[in-house]
Amino acid sequence: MGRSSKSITIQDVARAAGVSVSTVSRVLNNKDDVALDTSQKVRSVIAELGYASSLAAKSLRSRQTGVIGLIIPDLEDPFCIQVVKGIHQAIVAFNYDLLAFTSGSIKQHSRAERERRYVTLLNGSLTDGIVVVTPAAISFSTVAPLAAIDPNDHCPDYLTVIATNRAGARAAMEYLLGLGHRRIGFIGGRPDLLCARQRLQGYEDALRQSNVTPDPALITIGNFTRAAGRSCAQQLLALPEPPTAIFAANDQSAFGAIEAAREAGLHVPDDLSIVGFDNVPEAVYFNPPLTTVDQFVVKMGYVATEMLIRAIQEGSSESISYEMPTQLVIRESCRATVGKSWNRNRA
Amino acid sequence: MGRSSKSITIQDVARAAGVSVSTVSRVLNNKDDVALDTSQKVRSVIAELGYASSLAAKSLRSRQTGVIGLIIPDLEDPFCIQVVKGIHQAIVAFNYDLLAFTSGSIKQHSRAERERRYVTLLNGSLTDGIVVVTPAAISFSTVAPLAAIDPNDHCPDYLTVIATNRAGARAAMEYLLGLGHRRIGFIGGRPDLLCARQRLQGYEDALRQSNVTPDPALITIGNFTRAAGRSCAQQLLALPEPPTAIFAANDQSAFGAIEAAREAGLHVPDDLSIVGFDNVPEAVYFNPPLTTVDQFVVKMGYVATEMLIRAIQEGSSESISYEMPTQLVIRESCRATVGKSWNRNRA
DNA sequence: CTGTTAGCGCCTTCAC
DNA sequence: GTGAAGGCGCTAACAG
Repeated sequence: MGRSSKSITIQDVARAAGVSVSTVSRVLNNKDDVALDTSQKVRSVIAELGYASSLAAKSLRSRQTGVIGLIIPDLEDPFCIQVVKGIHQAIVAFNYDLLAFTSGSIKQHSRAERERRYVTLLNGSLTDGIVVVTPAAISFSTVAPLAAIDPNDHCPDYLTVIATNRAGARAAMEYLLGLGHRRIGFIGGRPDLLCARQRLQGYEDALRQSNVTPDPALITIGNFTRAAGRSCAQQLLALPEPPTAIFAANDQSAFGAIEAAREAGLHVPDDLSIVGFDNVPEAVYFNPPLTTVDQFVVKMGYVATEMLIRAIQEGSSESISYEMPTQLVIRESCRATVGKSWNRNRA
Repeated sequence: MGRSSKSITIQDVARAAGVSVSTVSRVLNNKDDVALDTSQKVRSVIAELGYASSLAAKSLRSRQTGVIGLIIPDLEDPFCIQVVKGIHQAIVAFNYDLLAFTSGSIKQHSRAERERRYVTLLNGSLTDGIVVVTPAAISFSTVAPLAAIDPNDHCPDYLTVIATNRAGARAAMEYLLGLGHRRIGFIGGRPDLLCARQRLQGYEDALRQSNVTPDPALITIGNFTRAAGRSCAQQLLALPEPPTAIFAANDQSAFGAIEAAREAGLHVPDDLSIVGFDNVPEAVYFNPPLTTVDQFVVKMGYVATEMLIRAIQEGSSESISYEMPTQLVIRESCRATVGKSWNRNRA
């Protein structure tokens, strides 16, 4: 075994089986016009030689590769990991293969360029369709269907899946307001991301609805990282009149905020309530377990992939946009505000 | 913009620029024998049309694609995520692209088959070299260089990177023994994995070295998952004479063991000491922070990729095996055994 | 410097 | 049922 010096091709199989390449091609693609014994002979030779057709050559000629392309910013980010999980489930369920490219960290900027490059790389070959996670670009040149998960802007030309971020944020805020909080800090995500803007809108919606005038000092801008969440929270807690609760636009930021609170000698939830967004698995194990808004990320991945595969199989090219409902998950990072404020400035 | 009906090819560019396809190909590959103005003309047309060459076609013809293939069991597994992080760093550092296939969950069995299939799929085309993470198969038919990370068996034909599992396990055990523990339980990984077997060897080495006769009842077999770790720990704790410490063959198992201890009313580390293996990021945040053996997984990914790229560029095909040193990281999940045993059966 | 020619490995007509 | 020929998009000779 080991490394053979030359890769074996369909020609080798044909020669070994004593048939022509087209016959081998036929059994490879399960055509029904092949004699049973010929087919078996070829199959056994294939098995013996350990032959598998080259994706490159196959995709060059035929538009059916059975592989879905995935372009994803970052494989370490918890959000991405969850999405991939869902995508993978769908891939297995529909018997496709998954081929993934990383477009560079979510935070990184020159990403749109890489994305475009990869889409074109796969363009009309290699893959039957492409899933792009949190695309920075909004338009791609592609022949194959394309599904965008959590796009950074509305992109009407493709299949899209995005959570009801605004409604979800509103729900989180209503919970906090219902607990009696009035000074509620906000730790935002990057404003160039659609989901981040929508969550800020939800934050403002809820305040307005409860007749609380938004205080600009309470609105900070993070970047969805733990570190940024920490420094935003520090900034909020250093305010002359600090918030009694913080709504962070994602769980990572919320974790950072909890860290910051602890460092400031504050106890969560007794001294400060915190709500996140995403419901990443760590939220359960965190200390304290984090109250957060679930956006069913795994399902987002699944649904997007399923939509894509249907589009491929039906040859349709309509652009559906699926809105994934969100749900508030109450755990232990929030408390009602009955006379807690005097407690704030110990340290 | 949006989705164009037909993907544009090098022919389109040639026609639009008024040159031949080979000229376009030359500027595409930065050949230096092209007139400056011709080159600029072509480049501007390329930019205008948003053209990018098809990986499939290119790789079919030339053996230089600038992309590294990655075959990885599972993108959710913390170990894999870490490895990918290192691989990604190397990819960026050496200016390659990364194309990843998932071969199916680490636990899953029919994986070797998928692995082989993917290797052959990429075989001699698409990628300049392949990294396989925890390969189940030990031999592949490939023309291009191949690097195996944490192989499930010795594979002398390829580049390999594996941690010094045995020494690492011994170090963990020596620490526990030094703390006074004598009844130390072991939660193993799947015995078909080389690293799991090596860690068990390290466990036994250390006991022998300290003249403690290994008790078979203390050795359980998990599968590197949290759930298995939990049930193995339950089994150990239910023993007539339960262990005072547990060495788990990976961090996930250790987390499961801590859960089980807590459920049994035991406090870690006061009632039970636990050591893991891997040093995944969660180990720091866990309650209690986990003492574990770092195997520098990120670096394993980096080193493997670097070795692979060097092999590609130098055209060499020697099979180096790199042993990644391990290091014990002491945190808060262990305690010395001074008169703690009467404490064991409260609940 | 640039165009022409010949394939890379495979699938798809079209004959037989 | 099966084989022979043509071409997918591209690069690597070879001419000019």
